[in-house]
Amino acid sequence: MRVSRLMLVTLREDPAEAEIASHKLLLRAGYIRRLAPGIYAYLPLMWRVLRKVAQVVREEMDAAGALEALLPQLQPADLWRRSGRWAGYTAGEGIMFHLEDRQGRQLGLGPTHEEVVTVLGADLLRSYRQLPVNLYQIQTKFRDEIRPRFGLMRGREFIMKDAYSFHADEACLAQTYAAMDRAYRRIFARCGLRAVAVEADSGAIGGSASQEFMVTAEAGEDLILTSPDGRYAANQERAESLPPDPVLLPAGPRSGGAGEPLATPGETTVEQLCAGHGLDPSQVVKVLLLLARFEDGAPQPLLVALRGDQQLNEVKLSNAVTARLGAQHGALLELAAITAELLAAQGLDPLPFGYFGPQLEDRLLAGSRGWARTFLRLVDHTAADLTAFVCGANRIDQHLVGASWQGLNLSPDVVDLRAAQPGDRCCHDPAQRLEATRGIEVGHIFQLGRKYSTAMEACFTSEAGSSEPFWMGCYGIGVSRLAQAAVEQHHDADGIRWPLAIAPFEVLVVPANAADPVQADLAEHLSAQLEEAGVDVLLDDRPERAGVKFKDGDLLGIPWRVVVGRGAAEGRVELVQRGGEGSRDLQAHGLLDHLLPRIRRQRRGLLEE
RNA sequence: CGGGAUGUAGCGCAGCUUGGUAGCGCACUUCGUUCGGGACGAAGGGGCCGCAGGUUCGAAUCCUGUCAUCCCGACCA
Repeated sequence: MRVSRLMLVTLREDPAEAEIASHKLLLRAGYIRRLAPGIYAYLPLMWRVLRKVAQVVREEMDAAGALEALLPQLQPADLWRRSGRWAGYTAGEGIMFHLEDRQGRQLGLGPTHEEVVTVLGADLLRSYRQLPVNLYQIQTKFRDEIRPRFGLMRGREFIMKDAYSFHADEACLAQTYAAMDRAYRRIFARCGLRAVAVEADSGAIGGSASQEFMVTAEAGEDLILTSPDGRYAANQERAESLPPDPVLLPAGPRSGGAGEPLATPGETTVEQLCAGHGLDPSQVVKVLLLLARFEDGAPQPLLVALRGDQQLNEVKLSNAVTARLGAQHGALLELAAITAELLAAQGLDPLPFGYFGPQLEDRLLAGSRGWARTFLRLVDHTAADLTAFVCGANRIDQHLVGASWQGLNLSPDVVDLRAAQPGDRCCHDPAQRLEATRGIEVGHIFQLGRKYSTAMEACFTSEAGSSEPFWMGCYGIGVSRLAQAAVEQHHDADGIRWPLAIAPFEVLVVPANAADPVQADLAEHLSAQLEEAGVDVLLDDRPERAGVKFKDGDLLGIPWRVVVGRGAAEGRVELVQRGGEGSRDLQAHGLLDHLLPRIRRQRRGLLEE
């Protein structure tokens, strides 16, 4: 390929629309163009990268025994109603683009394919003898993201590899899940990415075990917590840790009972309360009032208690709420703080904001127009473990000191709701402390269990002759996101430094002075020779000055550059590695022998021998 | 959806405070000189100043509304 024929437009300045390095570089180097928020054109260079990533994915999936297919992107609403996800995915903050056809039938544009694949499985897989099966595709996904961001990092249209496996039993699912884990590690290594596997929340996809693969990068959207010994790594929304020990409350006259009143005028925050009375935040039980909205059923008021020095992890809370009420009310759509306005809209009396205690009574909800009439009460371990604490008295300007759960006549529903923090002691070894890293989620594998197969009545005949729902797993890789994550991890002040395995071209041949026929001829000859040897070569045949071509070459990030310059007449060329040190003079006739073994090695990325 | 910012040539920006009919750099076209790290000179093409309404003799500039984009939070590969 020749640069003059590549439709290449590079920009000297950073486009204003881009914030992070990889996004700026992909725009500047002419890899992508934005059409609308979260919607990008992959220009020829980008498409070459994406095809290379896809090919690595394909090879590893095939090697792991998966079957490639291509499933419909237009998906009937009925299918999604059967799995119970239509409302959750289209209403409110749902992310599915949906439309009607000329007959008025509702359709969704596939954000994921569990429904489609489950009915296919049910249709085709009748017997345990056909199992296990692992079906995958590499395809554009559509998601109406609440906030598209950072170019290809979070697009509304993006390329994803998604795979779905079917099994007769849980052990078989676990085997395929482990095989996918291995395949994923190989994929990221082959693509030249440093990725870490972390425990993850299953989110809207559901199911039991799930693991994310994170490309470590400062610009990552996720916070990862890891132990120094490498034995623990988790997304912060999932991570567990040991909380700091609380400062014990000095025993008072009624310590451990219902608590002594304490006048705390104007002290509505834990900080103010502690500052005013010489307390430690770990001696306080703080109470948060939230409202959970479901697919159907009345909004549910929540009363959540945590130790004063701890932060709420909303993901854990959502999971706890769903576990308790999801079966009756369907998907949890939203969690929001209860405000004075919301109370007024329900016709309820104002509540003493800033002075809540866990003993807040249900009768305060009795007059509500549409809400459930009792609180769902959840208490984090840190709060439940306190034998005596300070909490709000549920009266303005008053707290209680020395209260206890028994003393308040409460029996807490104890769950883990606290957000683990960097610096916390690890559960597996209290001597280790969690460290924070930022990451870009490029892959996620799930053991779905029988969630979808049960909902959609997708069954097979077991060895014993009974009809049973499939055990299922699903496995995703954000192909386009991975490509940008690679840039985020591999760039410098001059531009991109593609890992060779996914670079659009492996070698860039630059005649320093294209007007010199000797240089031009030799450059042409070397390009042809490399191409003949199966190397992806780009020849910069533009009549530009050498400096321009070098700058563009660095920006584009092609791993090897062959400069055909002053030495051309003597048959000498220069070999430069992008981001490497210095250059090497070679005889042109020896170039292939020198370069080929190196390229072959680099095509394996970070994969160990 | 809430909070913040910005809309002027393909890209990056100035001009707006104090209204007088649009400018700089890059990119593009032509010519000349140059030619190993984004050259120089000359000539040129390209703008409904986001859109609508208002104020005014006159609006990129002032007022009102509206739309769009980007950033921060809830979503996820």
